[in-house]
Amino acid sequence: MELLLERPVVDLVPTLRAIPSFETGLTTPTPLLTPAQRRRVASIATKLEIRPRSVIYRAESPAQAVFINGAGVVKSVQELASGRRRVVAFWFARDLFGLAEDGRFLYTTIAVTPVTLYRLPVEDLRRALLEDAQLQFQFLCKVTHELREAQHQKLLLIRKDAIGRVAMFVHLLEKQDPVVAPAGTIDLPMTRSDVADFLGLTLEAVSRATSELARQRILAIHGRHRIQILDRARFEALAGQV
Amino acid sequence: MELLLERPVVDLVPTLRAIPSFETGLTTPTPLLTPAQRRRVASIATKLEIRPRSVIYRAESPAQAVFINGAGVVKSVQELASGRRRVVAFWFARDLFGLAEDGRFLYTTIAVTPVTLYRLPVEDLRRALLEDAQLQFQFLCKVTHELREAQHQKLLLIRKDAIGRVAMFVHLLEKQDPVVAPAGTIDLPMTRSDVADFLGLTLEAVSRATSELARQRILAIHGRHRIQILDRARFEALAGQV
DNA sequence: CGTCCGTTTGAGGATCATCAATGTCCGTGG
DNA sequence: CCACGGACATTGATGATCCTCAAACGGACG
Repeated sequence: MELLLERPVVDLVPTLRAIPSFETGLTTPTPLLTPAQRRRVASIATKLEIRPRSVIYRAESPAQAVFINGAGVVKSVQELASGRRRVVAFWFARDLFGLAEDGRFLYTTIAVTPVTLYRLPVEDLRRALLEDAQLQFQFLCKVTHELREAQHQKLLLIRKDAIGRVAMFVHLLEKQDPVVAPAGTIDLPMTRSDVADFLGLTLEAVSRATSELARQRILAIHGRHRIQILDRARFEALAGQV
Repeated sequence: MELLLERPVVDLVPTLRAIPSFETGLTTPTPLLTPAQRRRVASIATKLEIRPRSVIYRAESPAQAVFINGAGVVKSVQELASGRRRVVAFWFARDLFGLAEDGRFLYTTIAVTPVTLYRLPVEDLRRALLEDAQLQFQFLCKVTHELREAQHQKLLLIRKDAIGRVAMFVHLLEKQDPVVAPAGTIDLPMTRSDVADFLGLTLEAVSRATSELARQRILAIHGRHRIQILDRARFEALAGQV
């Protein structure tokens, strides 16, 4: 735990930049944070380095902070009575997470890869947002963006066919991380089990779907955590809602 | 279209009241709107009365306003190339809707029942939110609440069994409208087709599932738009994530 | 009272879950 | 550096569930 200094604050900027408009089309583009706002966020943020598979917080525990993902991948999971597990969401760089209700976190949240986090105590954040409406507007835009993503993912989950779901998941990953290597190479940091729990499929179904996509020369599978899009047209056709 | 006067403004208050905390547990309860804030919202709102099956806005059209649902049920749908249709969300009383991207609405949105709407031009709303951080905080809470709902519904859609999905949908309806008649009687304003398009099932599957629930004496079906929960325990067991 | 739309019910086929066995990657320790 | 162990992943066979196609039923409205 180290206090955010002036340098790392820059890392926070992308979090709140280039965010699509609020609930709707604002004619003026959302402005960047001012230096003063950056300092404000930095002053309440604590930087954390988390190791893979570490628990960031548990469901039902008191929710005293929200988090901004600086780097790496995080998952929020729900444990079911039947012993099954569901991945509610993956959180990528620049995502804001820490959803709670009645003062308690909703879903146990775990690092998938090595992760850099910024921890924002809610009381401090609340004060900052109420004192700086422009800053609050950035957060409003961010939450709205996550709402849009969640709605989109609902559409993804309506599909019942395994191949379509997997294709849309890959598509989702590709959007998340434009920092990919040449020509549609996509990093897939999570396990097949995680993918299955996110898509509502079994591990076997995910495996069969990816194999089928490879067999059809739509994707190439390089090891476990790296895939490549070979046939962009057919891939888009699958990922685009049928 | 009539301008909101002082009286109807009271209708808006519940919209922004009793909203669970921001992203997490704030120790202080979210305060109500002040009279001045109510006037502020009222001054930019236009009240609309919409007839069933009327289109409120179309996907891709310029998004110049967001809407608060004052009464009735609204659905946002996505038309697919295959001719199929998916219901992205139902919007109930006090919901905020009008999700857009790059200045254009994402989903065609249609009244299911007779609906009372408050139309808030985004530029006016933006100005109001930036000038009144407390008011903006109410909206932030509301959007966060809708994010929470969307996440929860993602979990609903991960289930593949028809009976479970239908049970969870009924559960969702029950939560939405606590203004129900005696003993678990629930109003079901939308058609079976709408339910199917929301749940990612076929109309037949929804019909079979409801029939099965009735056969097992878990629900009673009174006509097309009214159902009753007979066996609360078994109903909750089904609706609770398996 | 009749039509139309929404709904229910039925039979056959496709897809995914389940159970089971085998294969592969990766980190650990010798 | 190599060998080993365990977790992760692939592949196969069987059964359950839902989708598709099809027909009959019922309520709402003119």
